[in-house]
Amino acid sequence: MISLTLPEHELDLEATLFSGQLFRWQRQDDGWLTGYVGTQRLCLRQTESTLELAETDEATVRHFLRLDELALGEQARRWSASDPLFASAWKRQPGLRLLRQDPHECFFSFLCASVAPIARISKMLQAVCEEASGEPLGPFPSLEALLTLRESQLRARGLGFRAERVVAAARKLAEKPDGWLDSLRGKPLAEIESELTPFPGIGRKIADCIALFSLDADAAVPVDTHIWRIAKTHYAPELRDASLTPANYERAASAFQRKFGPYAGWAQQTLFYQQAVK
DNA sequence: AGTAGACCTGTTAC
DNA sequence: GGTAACAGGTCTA
Repeated sequence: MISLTLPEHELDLEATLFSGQLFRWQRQDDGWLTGYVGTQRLCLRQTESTLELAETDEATVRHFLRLDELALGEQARRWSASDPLFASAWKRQPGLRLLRQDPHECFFSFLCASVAPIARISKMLQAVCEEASGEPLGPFPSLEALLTLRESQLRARGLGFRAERVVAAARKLAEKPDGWLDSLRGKPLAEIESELTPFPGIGRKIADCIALFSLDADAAVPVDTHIWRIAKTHYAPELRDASLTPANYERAASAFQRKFGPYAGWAQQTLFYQQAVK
């Protein structure tokens, strides 16, 4: 087993893993948290500023948690100094990081996430895994396995209108060259959005979730119902009486990006957490 | 360019 | 105990 010591407020593992970025991590009874990145199983536990790893190597964990890419504590101090709303959200929940997820799982996770509470999203994804691979809690099924799924089968498992989208999106993804989704990592956000929104069921909000949570697009701000409300009341008051049209989506996201800069997506997650999860 | 409704379903609030 | 509103939206007319 490996232990890492982290600076204070650099990471709150529990809050990070259950903040609505990903939906299939499990709490074990002995305090360990387990999940998958691609086919690799991770086993993590945090006590104060110590992070313990089991069944996995340090490099994988650092890559997944993005520990060497952003000194979040320092960044949060600067954001707090310039924005009272962020300051209060961070004070209540410091250490909320963004993760580098497997784009394949992230793609299908947020495809299922339309107007569903986090608990239901978890259930739907567990059902997808069980139907595709027989293992509800195992690694996320490969595209090949997902291609065997039928809409009727997924509807029977509670996916609702998302069932058709999952089946159709998997088929469309299969037409792309191998590794296509991974190849979007690091591309400009606008390019990622224009590559993903042609998929059935993926509009701008879900494209931004996939970009932010798995493709390193740190400035992406997925404007959902909560972030829209925060934007209207705090960062773009001129939108107070507006509705969330595509043009206003852009204005809201831009307001966050002006306020928080190239890591606006990270700030967004802490604000989202206060509104939607906590 | 912006608005209105439909779309699945489990949970929570009266 | 039934009913309505809501949930990390997208698509079509």
